[in-house]
Amino acid sequence: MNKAEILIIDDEPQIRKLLQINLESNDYKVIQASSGKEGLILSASHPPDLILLDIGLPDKSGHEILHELREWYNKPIIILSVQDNETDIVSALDHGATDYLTKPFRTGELLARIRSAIGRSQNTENSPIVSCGDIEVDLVARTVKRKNEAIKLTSTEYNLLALFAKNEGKVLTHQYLLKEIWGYSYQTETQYLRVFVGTLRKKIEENPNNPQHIITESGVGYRFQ
Amino acid sequence: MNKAEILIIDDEPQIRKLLQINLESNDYKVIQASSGKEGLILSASHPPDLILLDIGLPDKSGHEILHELREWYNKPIIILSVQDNETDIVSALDHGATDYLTKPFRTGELLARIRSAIGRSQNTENSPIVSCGDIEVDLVARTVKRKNEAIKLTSTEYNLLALFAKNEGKVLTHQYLLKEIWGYSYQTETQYLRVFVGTLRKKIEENPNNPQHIITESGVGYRFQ
DNA sequence: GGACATCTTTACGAAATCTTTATATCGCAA
DNA sequence: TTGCGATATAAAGATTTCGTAAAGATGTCC
Repeated sequence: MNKAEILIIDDEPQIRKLLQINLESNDYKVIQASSGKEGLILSASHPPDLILLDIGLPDKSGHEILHELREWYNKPIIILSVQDNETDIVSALDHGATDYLTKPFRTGELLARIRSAIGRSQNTENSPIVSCGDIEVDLVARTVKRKNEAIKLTSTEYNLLALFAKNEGKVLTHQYLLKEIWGYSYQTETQYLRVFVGTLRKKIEENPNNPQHIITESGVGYRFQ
Repeated sequence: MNKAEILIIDDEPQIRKLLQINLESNDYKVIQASSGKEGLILSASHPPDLILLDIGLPDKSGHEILHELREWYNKPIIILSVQDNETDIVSALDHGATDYLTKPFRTGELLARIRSAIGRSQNTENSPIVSCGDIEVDLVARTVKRKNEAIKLTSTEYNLLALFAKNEGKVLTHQYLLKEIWGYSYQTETQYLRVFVGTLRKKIEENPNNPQHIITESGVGYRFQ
């Protein structure tokens, strides 16, 4: 797992230092900008996972920076401010700030709010796909593709294939397969397996009479490759 | 346009009243619970779009309620508390609270944080319009078009379709769909789904007998494509 | 209070899936 | 080659799950 990168945009060196120490000791990678302009450039050249933005910058107002960032940046932006001013807070939040903390802030709270924001922003979009040759199993979407074409499987067929895919290359015994898919009390029903392996082969193998993916290990079980 | 629903869980009637007035005048629908237990029941029987949870409840601690809610509820939960205690804040945020405000809070700020939280949870990613073939779902306006013609859907039909549209290509289980649309305590009412999928198909499919968008995955759920 | 839209529930035929049985095939050793 | 155990295939039941219509219940708006 890569470290999450956090960009600090703040003109006060002491604050930056303080944040840097705290963040780095919590396993974040820290990038710093001392002005709004620099912050915009840095974030554009290498978008961080989260931005800590001081609202009171000398060159441009933090609100402007926030506005410009939000034209393209959609990960969390947490505002830090000496202003405990409701108008400011409301404006910042309504312009896309993820959170707003007033200085002096408690570092524990800041860290928790950072964790919360990053956790939320991690889009679960791209799902883990187990692929094996021309077969792709999407374990989240619960779909199967062969040569990029969707294949329709019944629930049990899918469960079986997913189990194979998760154990690519390993020999899975009859007992084990039956126990996992049908349950503990079905461990002797090897005929079920023969039937379902048969239908699976028809659906995913180029030539079902000469299977390349689901290999029979006679007397033991099956192996997926 | 449907009002967003907010559930208030707080034992102090004055606070509930204050929140109710403020929220309703900002066009939210308000539901109230005076205890944690009641809050859990209400949210399970009809999931609100956001929960305001007082951490200092008499029956169960707010932390417990938060924990129980988060086992299934994944929309925003904003904590309200008289405690300005860092340990409390960190714990709440780390256990899934979306935000944490200390009483007395400023109503303008609370409203802004509510807007922010609901906006974010709507998962409108980049474009507020999800399109899929000839179907277009506008998640902001809550409208649906087919071949550029507006389609009239009831609230529940829309909620279901929007949920499908946000998860294009993924198989959504009966359980999940029921939990999201009707609430945690409806997870076994699969007949609801059959009825509503039926009416949806009549409205959005070219040929409802041969659906191209809402595909049934027998024994598991449905998939939108 | 009544008309209307919407949601919930029930009933039943249709479709999909699973289970079982029967028969065919394969690999291997005597 | 023949016989045996293990495997594969096909197809007929059996069962579960789905889809649809329609009646009843509920809520909402004037």
